[in-house]
Amino acid sequence: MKRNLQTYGKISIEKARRAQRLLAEMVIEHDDFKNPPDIIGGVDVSYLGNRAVGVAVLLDFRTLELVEYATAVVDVKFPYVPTLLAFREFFPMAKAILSLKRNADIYMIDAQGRLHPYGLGAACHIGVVLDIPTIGVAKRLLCGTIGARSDDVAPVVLDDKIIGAAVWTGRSKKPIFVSVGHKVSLNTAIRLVKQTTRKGRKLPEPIRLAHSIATRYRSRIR
DNA sequence: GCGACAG
DNA sequence: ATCTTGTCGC
Repeated sequence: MKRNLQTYGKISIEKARRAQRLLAEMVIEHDDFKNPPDIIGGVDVSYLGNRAVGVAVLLDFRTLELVEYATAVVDVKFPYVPTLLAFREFFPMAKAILSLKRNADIYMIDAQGRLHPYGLGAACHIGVVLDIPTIGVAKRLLCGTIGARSDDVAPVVLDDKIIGAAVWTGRSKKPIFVSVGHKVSLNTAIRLVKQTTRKGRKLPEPIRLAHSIATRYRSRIR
């Protein structure tokens, strides 16, 4: 894992797009991590006014039990702009991940991965910059069209290309959206999401716990 | 120009 | 994301 980070400073939409185009070419879409993983991570961000609370959790892949978690409070410096989420959440997420005592073999990020108009959702962005395997897990669709559903999965297509998948979990009528973040294939990503989603739940444990802790941590800093 | 739009 | 009341179901 790369532990020397750089500051983006003030960045224009134009520069952000340029960065996305360059980083998008660096995304690795085949499995390149310990599979099956021993430890699987989850990352999420919550907000308290102008501060972001990043949370990274580590779970035992076999038992889905929490083994460690880290938090990071950061001042928000970038507005929420659809397709540019990474520029807002990179630091809180990265600082939380880098604060962990150990690393996960792969991390689920509460954001889109390749399922993004420029092929670089925040999950890919974090994965490429920190050089860690990541999976994008989102609750809503950002772009693309949901194709033919087969069992509990349907491809999400954009410009005749499969950029992610809609996955129906729990008894929710609405699916969650899974896509490649970095160093993982779409099929493996889908499988890992299913394997870490407890019976009846809509979200995989890594994401659910990270979200839960992020929300609870807010009352601790206000 | 219009509508859509992760967290 | 966050702000919010009640409500349905296990």
